[in-house]
Amino acid sequence: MRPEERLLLSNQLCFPIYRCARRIIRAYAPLLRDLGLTYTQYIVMMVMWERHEIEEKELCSLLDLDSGTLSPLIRKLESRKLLSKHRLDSDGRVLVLETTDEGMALRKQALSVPVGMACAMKLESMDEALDLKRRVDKLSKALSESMG
Amino acid sequence: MRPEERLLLSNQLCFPIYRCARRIIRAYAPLLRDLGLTYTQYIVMMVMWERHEIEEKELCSLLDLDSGTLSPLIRKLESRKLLSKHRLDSDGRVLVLETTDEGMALRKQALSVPVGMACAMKLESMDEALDLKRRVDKLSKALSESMG
DNA sequence: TGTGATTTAATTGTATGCAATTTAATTTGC
DNA sequence: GCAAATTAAATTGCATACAATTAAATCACA
Repeated sequence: MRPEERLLLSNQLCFPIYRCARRIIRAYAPLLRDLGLTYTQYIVMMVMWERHEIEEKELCSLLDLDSGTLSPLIRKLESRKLLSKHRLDSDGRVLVLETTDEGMALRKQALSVPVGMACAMKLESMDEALDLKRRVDKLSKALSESMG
Repeated sequence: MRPEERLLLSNQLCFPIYRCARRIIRAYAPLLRDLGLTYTQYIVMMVMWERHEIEEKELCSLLDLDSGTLSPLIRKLESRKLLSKHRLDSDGRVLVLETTDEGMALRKQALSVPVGMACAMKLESMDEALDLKRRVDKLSKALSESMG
């Protein structure tokens, strides 16, 4: 391919992924509206439902988001009483997040969200989803490694 | 899969795509720094390099971004004199964007960007890229259709 | 043991995204 | 012809993302 052709929007791989990610977030919005969550808040709660207790540092690492993004978001979830915060006695730097009962209760309401998304995505089979996930993860890993 | 399992981060398809998109934008950042462009500004310029002249409405549609995002961004590119704006004589609502000479000159500098990204993505073959693109586009289209 | 380096969060500043609203121009129906 | 509906951008308000900086706590080690 000529260098100029590589600058055509139609020859991009990154743009479709970027567009798909935005469409995913848009598709989640109506499903999450009932829960009063945004997509980013939802994936944080997803971790909180699974782990009940987690250090902010590990949450940042799991979601690949930094404290600049998560600090204010955690404050909002705390003010909604979906989680609580405390510092480790043994190390005052470490912030521990804990899922509240109210936070766990929200999980029941969230059970319908994956169903709604599966419908919106119109995937033909579990294999199709797993294969796409594998390919995306491979690219994601390569990008992550090349960034140091 | 049990409903609860569908709420595990590790069982998500959407999260990896969302994470990949963010890593893509992060990987572009150092390559675009020399050009003084962000990723979103870069894809706008990509269209401007190809089309020279385009209505804002069509640009919104091509990039799947709305005027709330593009209006301020276009203002910035205009203030950098990479493009110019004028309204249609025949219809004062329509904003037409035109690539300036300075905007076209930036294209030369941008020729190395796709090379840098190809390197960061470590793709094994053109086929691998095309296949991923096709699968992502299929999901993207399904989401778009289910949104109306 | 004291101090410089390191680690963890929070904060700051800039740039998106996008829903909802507003503004201005045009088109439609009658 | 003209009021109502429609269309295209711009604006507003809110929620991320993220680089860079700051602040606080701990660690390393001479």
